[in-house]
Amino acid sequence: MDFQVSFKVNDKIYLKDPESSEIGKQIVKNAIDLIDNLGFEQFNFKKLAMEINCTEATVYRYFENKHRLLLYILNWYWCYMEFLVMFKLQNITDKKERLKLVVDLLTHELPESSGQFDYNKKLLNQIVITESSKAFLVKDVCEINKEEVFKPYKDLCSTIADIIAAYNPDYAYPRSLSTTLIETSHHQEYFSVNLPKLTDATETNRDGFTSLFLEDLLFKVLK
Amino acid sequence: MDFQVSFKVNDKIYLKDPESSEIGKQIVKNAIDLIDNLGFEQFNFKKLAMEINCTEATVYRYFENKHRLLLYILNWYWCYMEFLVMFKLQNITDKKERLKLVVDLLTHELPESSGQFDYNKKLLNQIVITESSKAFLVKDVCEINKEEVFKPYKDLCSTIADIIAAYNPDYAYPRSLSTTLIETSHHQEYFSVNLPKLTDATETNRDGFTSLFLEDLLFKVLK
DNA sequence: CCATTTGTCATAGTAATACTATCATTAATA
DNA sequence: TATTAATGATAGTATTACTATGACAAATGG
Repeated sequence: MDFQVSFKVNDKIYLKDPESSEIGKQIVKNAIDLIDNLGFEQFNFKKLAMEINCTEATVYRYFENKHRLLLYILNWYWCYMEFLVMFKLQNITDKKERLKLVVDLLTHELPESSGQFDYNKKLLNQIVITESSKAFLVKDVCEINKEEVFKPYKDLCSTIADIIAAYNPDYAYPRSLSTTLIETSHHQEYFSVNLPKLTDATETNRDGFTSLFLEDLLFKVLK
Repeated sequence: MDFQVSFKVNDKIYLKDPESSEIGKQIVKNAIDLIDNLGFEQFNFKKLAMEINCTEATVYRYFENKHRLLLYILNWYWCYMEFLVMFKLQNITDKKERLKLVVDLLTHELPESSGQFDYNKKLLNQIVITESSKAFLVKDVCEINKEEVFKPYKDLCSTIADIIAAYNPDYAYPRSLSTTLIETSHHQEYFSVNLPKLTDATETNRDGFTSLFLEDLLFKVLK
């Protein structure tokens, strides 16, 4: 793919659109590096500001707090993932093949696009695996949900649920299976690297393990 | 069950055994209430100390930090869950029935025991659903893993994996399926309450939904 | 029964975090 | 050229996450 893709992320997530300025882009770009590097708990706006040689106050002008910044990054990812699903499946008619491609997309790193100001996809993937559940496992989930900050996730879930339902219209739980696919792809990937005893991954089969496990599970569940 | 169960949690998790004193027990008991009430991010030792009318310093003598306290609570839960699995399955020989009981235990509230100093099982369950992944999705997971703080989780995973393998010895991913069952039981329960569009739960079938979804999935995967 | 230890309280203090506020300067725009 | 917007520089506050110390009370051990 040699064209630039961009998404308009829900404008309630930010105070000032980071896409609207160079420093805004730097904030998001470097946040991805830094969150991956430090983990979300150790990450803060002071460290981020130092990294891009601006002041803490400037970062706060774009995002209310670090949780909102994480939401922004995840929204971007969820939008991008849905785009990729749509894009890769557009000319595939075989329903089994379509599902296989979904699993592939969920379990492999995002394709690195050529755009110069694009985010580091490898790190973005790591963040999604390790930090994404921290976006919704919060006390105020219901309030922030009203601001539609999870819409891209729900849309992705819907899209995959539709592909599931197309393959087997009789299956009763396409949405739950969809989120299970997404969440399990994160967990199994994380476990296979960090807590391998919680998986069947071994040193030799770790690469591609999650993909094999999920594909097997998916097609057995859908008969 | 009318007897008291207690577990010796890995002693690297605490500085001073909370089971060894009245105030120690109060710390854990009230921590469960408070974490459920405030969420783990808003919970801290100052608020906990106020709740039980002791000083912050006293709490710090039992636990290095709030993450360790969460680990202690989760270790207790994982041990208890494994005990329950062992206990409930002891005289059941039918392998399908054994798996059904496992799903039941994972998707229903813990039985409230009669012991007076026991923890609030309803809240404990909520904490496991909402906060458990925060115990391992941390930057230093590899270091703390060396201290065996996840052993009870791994043991539970193993136990369930064995039950899976007994039902279908040919299935290639018993451990991954085991953790998927555990983690998915948390996610689906959380989603069905807080982000229902991510599931197939409806207002009428929410109760027992996770159980139905998981049982269906499990037996299809294991043929 | 006295000496010692242990546990807790009370208090204090530090460094970092998570912001908020203000004013000056610079850059963009009308 | 005047106005507005964006950022920098600086300061300050409340909270968090601890650490340290000395006093006191209860338990324990010889």
